[in-house]
Parts: sequence; structure tokens; C-alpha cells
Amino acid sequence: MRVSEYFLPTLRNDPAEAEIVSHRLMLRAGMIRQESAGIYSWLPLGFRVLKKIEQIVREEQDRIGAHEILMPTIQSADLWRKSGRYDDYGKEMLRIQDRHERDMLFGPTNEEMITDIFAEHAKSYKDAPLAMYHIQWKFRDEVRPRYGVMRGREFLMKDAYTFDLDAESGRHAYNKQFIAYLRTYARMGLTAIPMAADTGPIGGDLSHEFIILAATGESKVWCDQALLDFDLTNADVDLGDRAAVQGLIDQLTAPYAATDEQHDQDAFESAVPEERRVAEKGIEVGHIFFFGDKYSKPLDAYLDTKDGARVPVQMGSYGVGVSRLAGAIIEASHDEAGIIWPEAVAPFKAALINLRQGDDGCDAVCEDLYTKLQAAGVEAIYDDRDERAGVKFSDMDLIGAPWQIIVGPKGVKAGIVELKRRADGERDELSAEAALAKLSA
RNA sequence: CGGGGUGUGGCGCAGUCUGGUAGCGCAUCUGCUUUGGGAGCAGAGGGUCGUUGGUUCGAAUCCAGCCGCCCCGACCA
Repeated sequence: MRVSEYFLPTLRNDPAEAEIVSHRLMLRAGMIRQESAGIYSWLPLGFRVLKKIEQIVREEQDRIGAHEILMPTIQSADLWRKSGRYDDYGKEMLRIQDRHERDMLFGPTNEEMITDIFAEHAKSYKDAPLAMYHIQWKFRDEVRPRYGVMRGREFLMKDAYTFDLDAESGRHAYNKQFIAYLRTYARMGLTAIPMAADTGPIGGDLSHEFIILAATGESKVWCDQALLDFDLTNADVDLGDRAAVQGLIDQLTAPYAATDEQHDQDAFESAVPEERRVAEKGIEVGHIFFFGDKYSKPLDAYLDTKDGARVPVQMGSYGVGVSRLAGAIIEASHDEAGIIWPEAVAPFKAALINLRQGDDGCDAVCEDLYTKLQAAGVEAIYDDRDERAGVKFSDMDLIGAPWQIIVGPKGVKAGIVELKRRADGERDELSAEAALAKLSA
């Protein structure tokens, strides 16, 4: 992408309304624009990141056998009256009427709808187990939206739902999601800690939330360092083997982990040796629930068993705040100059900086490199604007591509370019070919 | 929902107390000079001062209502 042809409205000053760092940086980097309280447009740069995050979430859901669907944002009130949540949900639910004065709502979540979908077609034990998910915009009319996309009213969420014949099988579905969640966050360069959680208004008896560590996080967390050291991406477990999966879950839930509400300092100190005690702040980026027949009974989702009985399907639901993650990742990874994207979610892997636009030598090297980067499949943003070096450095640091290739007149004469790693500022001087080879590797 | 703040060109702000017809920095456009960390000079364009009503010869400024947005708390992906 050429910056000269892109829509990248970076800001030099912090917008007054943005308090926390991710909100400030997202606005300054031209990722989002606020439309009203808690509602944002995603501009080209931000949208690229959102899509990257979404894709990782999608791949990990697919990997555990969940099927992607897409349900509407607008739902009928009748469905919610059946579950009783039309009244229970309160003012957080945005209620609307269509032209026939039928009660509708902008979905805050989709348990009712998907249960209804499942119930219509699934009739026997042969139809379970089943897992489906969608990635769709939700609306929750928060009392106080804040912190940019971290607590928006309209937000993008992945919500998955599992359907099983019995609780044991349901537990296995829950466990697979648990593993998928940890893998999802790990792939984004995040350390996520699973915490036993309250089930809240969704109900049920088994629930975990996933918290990523960030100094600016909202909640305090205490846990055993062992949880941070555990490398799940290397844990090669057969997802079909219930006992093996349960073993892994037991291993991941055994160490101490708690947020403010449940934290018990004495228990923490007796359970965790001093050198392994972690007390930090975090951001909730996912929440999973197993709630059995809470929705299947009222919405009439029953399955015939082999021996002719009729049982309510056992369900779980699993949410990931996709748009929130964009902010959360920035909270976890930035410096004074701007965002430092983990490679997996970076809008561009490399920023090609031409320090002397219009200089024949610099232009030639940059154009050649840009073409070759594209050919090699390296997502690059080429700052080809007629701007001073300082402006380009600042903007490219701000938008946070993991790598910068800096091409200046002196280097061009000597046959070298500079490769700078955004995270730590480390620079290498090398030939353009070598830089290309390193980035394509 | 309680408490506190705020609204003035795209962004950041001054002006409001003490009423006299809108200003600064950055950004934008033009020209020249510059060119490895947000350049210099010269010129130009851009604002119903959130909104409605009131007071007044005259309102960004005073008064009243409404709206938007932000922060703190209680509540949440």
C-alpha cells in the first residue's frame, strides 16, 4: 500500500476525549473514528487489524470443528420472551419497533436465536454434538461506554454455541473451546490467563474468563507464573480424546488465578511460592459458559436418545471480544512513539520509508523493494509521500508495523538499507536483497 | 443511574469573569529555500462559537431550557 494513495488520517495531537492509551493511539493512527458514544467507524488501517484478529479467531474455531454461520443483528422480541430475557435484560438491550409496530431488538448475544435454529432441525442424538459460531456486531446499551473500542456499545464479537446430548459430552465441548481460546490469544502474541468466573446473567454452573495482562488493564489479577510459562501452542493433544483434553484442562486450571472479586491473599500465598507470584492488571477478552439446559428447555430444544427418551440439549456459549481485542492488544503492546503490533495481527508487516522522495536513487531502490515485497507476499506499506524524514518516522512508528525498511540517500550510495525492528528499535544495515530475504523468510 | 467537567475552522487550545462583531499553534493550498526524527520564509483558503429561546442598540461572552461528548463511581464481551 502506498501511503500517498491510502486513507491514513494520522493526528499529531491527542484528541481531548481519549483518555486511555489504546483509544488515543487508535485515533491518532487513523484506525477508527468515533460516531457517537461507544460507536465507531473502522478506517482502513483499523479495519485491516480487525480482520486479522477475526481471522485468527475463525481459524481456531474451525480447528476444533465449529461451523461458521451468520445470524442477523436484528432479532424478534418473541424469541427473547420465550427465554424470559426480554424482561430480564433491562435497559442494556436496544429495543426497536418496525413499521408494523412489532417489537424487535438489536442483538446483544444470540443464545435464543441459535437454540431456535438448532431446535428446528436437530431431533435426535444423531444430530449432536454440534458447535456453531458467528462473528457479528452486537449492541449493548452500556450505561457508560468508555475507553474507545474496549467498551463500546456496538462491538464485534465471536460467539460460539455448543449442543450436546449429555453433560459429559458438553463438558468436552467446553474444554475444546477452552483450548481454542488459549491458542487464539497466544497466536496474537498475548498471554491470556483463564480464570474461574461468575456466570452472571447468562447463567449456568461452569464458566471461565480469559484475561490478558496489560499494565493499563481494568481488573487486577493474581496468578501463578506457571500459567504464563505454559506453552499451549506446543501442547499436541488429540482433541477427540476426552480424557487427554480433560487432563490438559486440569493442568491449566490447577494453578492459582483470580481477579479482585475472588482473590484471597492468604490462599494465594500458601498456594504459590513467592518467586512465582504474579500480581498484575489485565483486560478481559473472552468469556465461556456451560449452562446445560437453561435455554434448551424454554426454547424446546430436545433430542431423542438411543433408548427412546427425550432430553433437553446441553449447551454452552463462548464469546471473544474481537473489536475489544484490537484495543487490548495495543494496551499490551505500545510505547511513547505509538503502537507495536504483534506480527500476527499487524496491519502491515513492514513499513518502507523513503527518506528522500524524488531522489532518483532512493525512489529506484524503494520502488524495486516495494514490488519485490509484494511479489514475496509481504504486506508492506510504502511511505512514498513528499514529506520530511521526521514526519515519516513519526507516522510509521505510530502505526506500528513490526519492521521498518529505511531507505536514505547515504545508504543508497553505499548499497545498503536499514532494517529496524519496531519493538526494540534495533537496526541492521544490510543490502536491499538481504532485507527482502529476511522479511520474506 | 449518582457526582464532576466540557462543547470556538480537520486536531489541540485562547477569548467568556469585565458584552462591541473571532484569534493562536499544528494541519491544508501556492511559491521559493530546505531535506536521516514532526523545517524556514512569504502568501492564501477554511468557523451558523453545540442548539433553542431570552436580556440588550449589540451576545462566543449574561440568563434559561435542551442536546452532545468526556472523566470518577455502581454495572459489564
